[in-house]
Amino acid sequence: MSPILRESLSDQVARLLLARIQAGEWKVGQKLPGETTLAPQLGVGRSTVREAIRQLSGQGVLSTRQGAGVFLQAVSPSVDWDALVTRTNISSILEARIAIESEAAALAAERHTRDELDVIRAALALRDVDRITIETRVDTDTAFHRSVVVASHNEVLTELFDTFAERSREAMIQMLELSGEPGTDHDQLTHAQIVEAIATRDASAASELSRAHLVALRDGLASH
Amino acid sequence: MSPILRESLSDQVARLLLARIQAGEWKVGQKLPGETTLAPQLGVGRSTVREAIRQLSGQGVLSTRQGAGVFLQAVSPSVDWDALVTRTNISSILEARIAIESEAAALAAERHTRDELDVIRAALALRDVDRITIETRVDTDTAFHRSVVVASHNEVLTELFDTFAERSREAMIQMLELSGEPGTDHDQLTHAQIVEAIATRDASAASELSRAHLVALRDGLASH
DNA sequence: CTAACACAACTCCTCAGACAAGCTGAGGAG
DNA sequence: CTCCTCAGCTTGTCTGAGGAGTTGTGTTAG
Repeated sequence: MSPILRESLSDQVARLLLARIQAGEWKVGQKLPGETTLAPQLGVGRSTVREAIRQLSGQGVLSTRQGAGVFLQAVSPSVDWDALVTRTNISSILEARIAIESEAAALAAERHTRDELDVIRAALALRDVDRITIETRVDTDTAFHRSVVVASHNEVLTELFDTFAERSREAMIQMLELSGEPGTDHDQLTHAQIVEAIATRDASAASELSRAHLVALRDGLASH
Repeated sequence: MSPILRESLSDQVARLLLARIQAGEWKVGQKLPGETTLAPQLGVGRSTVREAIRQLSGQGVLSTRQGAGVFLQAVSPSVDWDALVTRTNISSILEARIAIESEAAALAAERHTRDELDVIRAALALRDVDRITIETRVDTDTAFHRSVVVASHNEVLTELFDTFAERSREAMIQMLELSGEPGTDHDQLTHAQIVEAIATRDASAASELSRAHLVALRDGLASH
């Protein structure tokens, strides 16, 4: 009967519960009514409620303890970056990368260890060897940037980098394929300068070079 | 028998599946073996597998289509920022805020509209009126910072700000309670300077002022 | 009176079986 | 060749049953 109205019952229950949670019906840490209460109340089966609870527990909103009950763990689910990334333009994502990486480069200049510098230099050297396909070039490029972020000794920035690097990979590849072989040597030079700034513990230079590098990338991308 | 070894079967199945996914057993978009295949294969009931799949679907890793099957949607689950925030120190989070807000301030200086500037000024003015409790002060302070980020016209940065502002709120309150009324007037002055820089579209000044403001906060926090 | 124990009631966890609803591809009708 | 039908597969939902853990209550020993 319903033409295109396909949202599973458990999805609907999950949405309904999340709405009631965000409306403030329960406080964080508080116990929610159990599956045996919710199921007849909502007019669905127990397993349906259970699956909705599992879904929200996967999002970090609910947690269950056998014998005790269902408890509210957070009011808002962790942001769905995939959905956000697909609905915003690539420039916004690159601007987030600019923010993260320029700050991380400054911190890396101040905090890097000898070993981490070696890793960065190794990642830089890889690029000369491997320039077979565009994909591998993007990946080695990402590996270099990541090694810098790791040297910042900040786990939050590293996670942020991973979040956006993974999600901007395809867009980067597409761009390189369209714009046909841009200034690879120039990029390589900039990378070398960044390494130099980090090695000499020049935080502001490392930050500025990273920013300029990514800003150029963003502007090159926006023109296509 | 098992002393403190309580991980539900469906959690174990979810972990196992995620491990196999991250090991590259299936590619993104590909169809996974169905619940009727996995259940006997893993030696568990079908509903157990279903709940594990629901959990991963809540994390954005899997997606199910009735009649079709289970499909891989992403290799890595969305980061659990709550868990990350609780296991890292507050300095790391503030450094992430430094990265986000200093960049956002620069973009806000370039892109803000007249209306957004009014909103920022309103948020600034609020602080003079409301200095009742520490909590409300932190909240009005956050509201001011947020109005700046919103003016950057970058949804990704705004989401990032919300993610970390919400999760550093308690730490900020604790700090202010301990350090007993720090330079509120100085903060207010800095805020006013940030607004001035944005109003005159001085991106680098807005960025630098924001950075200095948050760096001072981080260092004040680290000393406690 | 206090503290330790026993237990009942409640909760979530897991399984099995049944049927509904949706998708897919093979095969036949035109 | 195109379109239709349909069998066989998949996930979705419900129900009943029993297992296991938690919590609070009441009892009992000291």
